[in-house]
Amino acid sequence: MGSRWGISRTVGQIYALLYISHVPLNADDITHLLSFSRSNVSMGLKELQSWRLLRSEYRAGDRREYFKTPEDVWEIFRALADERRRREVEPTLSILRECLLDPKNTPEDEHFHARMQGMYDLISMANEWFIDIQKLSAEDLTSLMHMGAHAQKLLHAKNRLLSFASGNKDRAPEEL
Amino acid sequence: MGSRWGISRTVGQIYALLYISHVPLNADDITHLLSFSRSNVSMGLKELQSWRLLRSEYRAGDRREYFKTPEDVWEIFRALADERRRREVEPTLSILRECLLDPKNTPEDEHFHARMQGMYDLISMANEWFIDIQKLSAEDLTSLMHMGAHAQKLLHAKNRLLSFASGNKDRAPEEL
DNA sequence: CATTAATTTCAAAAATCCCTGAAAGTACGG
DNA sequence: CCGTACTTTCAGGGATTTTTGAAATTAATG
Repeated sequence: MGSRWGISRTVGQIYALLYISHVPLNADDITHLLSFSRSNVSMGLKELQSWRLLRSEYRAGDRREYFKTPEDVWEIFRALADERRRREVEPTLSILRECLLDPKNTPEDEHFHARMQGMYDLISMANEWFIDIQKLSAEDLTSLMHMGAHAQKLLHAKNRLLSFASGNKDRAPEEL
Repeated sequence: MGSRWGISRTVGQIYALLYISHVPLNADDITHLLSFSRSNVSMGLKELQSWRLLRSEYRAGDRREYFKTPEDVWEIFRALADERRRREVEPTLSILRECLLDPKNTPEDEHFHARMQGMYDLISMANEWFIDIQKLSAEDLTSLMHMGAHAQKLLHAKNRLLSFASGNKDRAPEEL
């Protein structure tokens, strides 16, 4: 699965092992269980840590570090998504912002600008939405997602109401 | 950007070109503009079509096919995400479902089962949420996303109300 | 501070992915 | 049907990514 989550196959396997293991593991355990080279495991663990996906602990009389994943899947997903947001989405937005500053002289420039603006608006909106959503607990998230499509009905009802009553269509939906 | 959207660098460049071009292009145009081999462009276009990311048109007296992207970024994102959902998420869910059917005899099995269940629940919820969300227009989406965090407040208010009034905490939030 | 256990680095090997050009395929007009 | 104009396929080679083992580094212990 991990291959599409921005993480290589091996790193994904290491994480999967830690995720299903009922007990924290050290690097040697992983080396033996997955038959990777010791250094490969070391690299993998380091990368997972850079994504803030691991918890670790030490034991009395044992120098080795023992790793485990957070219990809650939503916490795992949140950490991964937030890291990607910061590493990939934010830089993309910066570049798009730069593009938007370019002078637009020709009709081609206008078109280019419009396209960049459209992309910027969508990504930026999704980005901010995720920052908001991230603060939610797993339970709140569940409620909110189940609400998802139904909230839309409210929206429609309200829009019909507003456009009927007056030209005032610009009030924020959260006033509902 | 595209490299993390499940699409190779070259294919991403082709799409970017079509996206910013103010006029539809044929395969030869792309070959010349990007200096790729003709066959590479052909493969790329084919892949983009398999992701349903292209619109194309023919012109009178010209056998060549002219390509463009949809105008609306949300439509593009929706197509991409839906295709990934079908190609990657649904199969993942099937595999997880199979894992959940395995007999659980030992405490380790129990733990494994719990982990798979946690993962299944999250992915399945997100999957269904997206199916719902996909039906929205760009405008509705915008409203909904801006609502995002605020909706949570409603949720909290309601939960407090319900737990105060009675033990009936199981009513769906959409009844709000 | 020397010893030893554990970890990390890094350059080279192995594996994988991607692009190319030649050849085959397709479809249209005459 | 043939020629023409375009498109697609695919094996080979090149580029990139991933893995490895040897050597360097770090850290705890007597």
